Amino acid sequence: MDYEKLANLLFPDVDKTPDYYEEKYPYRKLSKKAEVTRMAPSPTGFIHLGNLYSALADERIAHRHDGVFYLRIEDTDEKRKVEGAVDLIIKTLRYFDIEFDEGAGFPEDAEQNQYGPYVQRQRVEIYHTYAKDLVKKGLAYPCFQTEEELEELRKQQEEEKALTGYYGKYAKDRDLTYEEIEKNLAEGKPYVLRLHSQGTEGKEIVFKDEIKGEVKLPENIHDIVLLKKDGIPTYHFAHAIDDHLMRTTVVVRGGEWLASAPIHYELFNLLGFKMPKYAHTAHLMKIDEETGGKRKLSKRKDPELSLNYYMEDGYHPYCMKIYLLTLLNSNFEEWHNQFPDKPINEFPFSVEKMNQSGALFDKDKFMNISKNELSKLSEDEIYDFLYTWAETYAPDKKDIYFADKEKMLSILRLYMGVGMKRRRKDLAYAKQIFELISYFFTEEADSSADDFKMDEAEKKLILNDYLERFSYEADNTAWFDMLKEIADAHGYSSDIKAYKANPENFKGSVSDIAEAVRIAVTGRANTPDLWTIIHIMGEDAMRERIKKQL
RNA sequence: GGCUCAUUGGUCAAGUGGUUAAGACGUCGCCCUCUCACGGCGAAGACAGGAGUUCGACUCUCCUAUGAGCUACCA
Repeated sequence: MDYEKLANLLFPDVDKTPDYYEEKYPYRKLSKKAEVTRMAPSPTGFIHLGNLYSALADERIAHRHDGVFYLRIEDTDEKRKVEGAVDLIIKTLRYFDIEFDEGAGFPEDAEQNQYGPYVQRQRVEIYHTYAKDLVKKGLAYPCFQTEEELEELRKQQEEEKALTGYYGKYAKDRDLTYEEIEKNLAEGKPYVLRLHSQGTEGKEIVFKDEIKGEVKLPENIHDIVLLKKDGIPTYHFAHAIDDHLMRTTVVVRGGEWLASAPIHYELFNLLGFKMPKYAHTAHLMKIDEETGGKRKLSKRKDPELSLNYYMEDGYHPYCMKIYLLTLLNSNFEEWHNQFPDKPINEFPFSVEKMNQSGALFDKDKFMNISKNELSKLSEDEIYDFLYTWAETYAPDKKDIYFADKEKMLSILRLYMGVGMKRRRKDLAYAKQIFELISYFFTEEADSSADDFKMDEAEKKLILNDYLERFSYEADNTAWFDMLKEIADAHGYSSDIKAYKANPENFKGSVSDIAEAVRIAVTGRANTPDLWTIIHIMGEDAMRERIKKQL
C-alpha cells in the first residue's frame, strides 16, 4: 500500500504539514514552575458546581506561578451546542472571581488569542493536517463499516466472550486495498478515520497521574475513531492535538478519563508529542435520595447544584471560593485560619494535595464558612453586596430595603455586631439576610414567626405596663432596668439566677418580659439586641406594634 | 462480563510501619447571657471485612465486600 497516495486521496485539500503548526505555536516562554492549564467545556449552556470546582483547580495551578489559564471550547459534538454558551461561561466564572488569561471569548486579533482558534470546530484544518500525516505513516486508515455492521460485530464478540471493540483481527477495514478504498469513496460511502493501533493485547503501561500516583493500565489496542464521518475529530484526537499545540502542561480532568488514558498515551506517542502531566480529579458527589448512595453530581438530576441556584440565593462568591478550596486542598482550611488576613490567592495550592475520592457537598459546612467570612466584612461591603444582588434577584425588595441607607446600615451593624467585642455570625446569604431583617420593613411585626408563651391576659397586662413606663430617652441599661421593674411588679424575678435557684417562687423571669416585648415588636422570639432594634425602628413604630397586641 | 480507581467518626479530612489515630463542620452537655448570635470548656463518635509480610500494621501484599468510573462516529 502506498500510504502517501492514500493520504492525498483522503485529504486532497490539506497542503500544510505538522511542522507548519509546530512553528506557528511555539513553546511558551514561561518560568520553569509555571504551568499552563485549561478549562475545556462543551458549550452546553449549563455550568454547575463541578465545573466551577475543577475550573478553580485549573486556575489556581496556573496562577500559582504566573502560568496561563485558558478557555477552549470543545464543540465537537453537534448535539450539545447552545448559543451564547461561551459568554455564559466567562461571565459565570468571572462572578466567582476566576478570569481566563487567553482563549475563547477574546477578540480574534488579541494578544490573548495567539494559540487560537480555541473553538474546536474552527480547527478542523489543523486536525486534518495531522490526520493526513498519520495516514502517510500508515498509522490511520479509513473505515467504511456501518453502524449495523459494528453492532453485529459487538454481538459476535459478546457471544465469543471476547473484548468488544474495533481492534486487531476484528478491524476488517485495516486491510482494505487502495483500489477498494478508492471505489468506496467514488460510491460516496461515508467513512471514519481510525487509528491503526500499534498496541499489543496483554501489555501494560504505567501511567503517572499527579494525584493518584502510578497507575497500571492495559495498553490501548483499539482502532479508535480519530475523525468522525463529518470530518470532526473525536475528543481523543482533539485532546492530543489541542493540548499539544496550545502547549498545555497540566491536564486536569475528571476521573472518568483515566480509563481512556492509554488511548491518549498511544496517540501522543505516535504523533511524536511530549505528554503533558495529568491530574485526574474526583468529582463532587451527592447523596442519591433514591438509593442512599454517593454519586457524582449530575446536571440533569441536580438542578439545585447549578451555579444559578447559588447566585439566586445570594451566596457570596468569595465564600463559595473558600469552600471549594477547602474541598480541593485539604490543608487550605488550616492555612486560612492561620493567616486569615492573607489574600487567598497566596495559598500554595498543590496538585498533589488534591482529593482522591469524591467529596460530598456539605451544606452545613458551606453555611458555616459563609457566616464566618461574611462576619469579616464591613457593613459597607455587605451593603454593596446585598444591593447588587437585589438589583437582579429581588428588584421588588430593592426599593423597600434600600430606601433609607442609614437605616439599612444600622440594621447591618446590629446584625453583624459591629462595635461589639466580637462579631455576630448571623448572616449567611443574601436571601436569608433579607428574610432575617424583614420585620424592619413591614407595617407590623412578623406574625407568622413565633408565638407568645404567656396567655393573652398576662401578655396584655405586661405590654400595657411596658408602654406606660417606656421612655425613648432611656439608654440600654436604663431601659433594661425598666424591664426588671416590670418583672418585679408582676411576680417575675428580675434576677435570673434567683429565678433559676427557685423557679417555683416566680411566674418567670425578666427574660419572659423581654421576650413578650420582643415578639410584640418583631414577631420573633430570637433577635439581636432589642433596645437597638427599637431605636432603629423608632418609638412610634414600636408603640403601634405593641398596641396591636392589646 | 472486562478494565480501573476508591474505602479513617454523620460530613470534610490529617496520617506514608511504632501516635492516647490530629483538626474542621454537625450533634449533645456545661459556662457566659434579657432571647438569639458570638465566645469559652467538655463529651460522644472512625481506620469496610479476612488472610498474610513484620518484633510491630490505618500505613505493605493478596482476597472479599461495598461504592464510583470507563467499556460510542458523547465529552
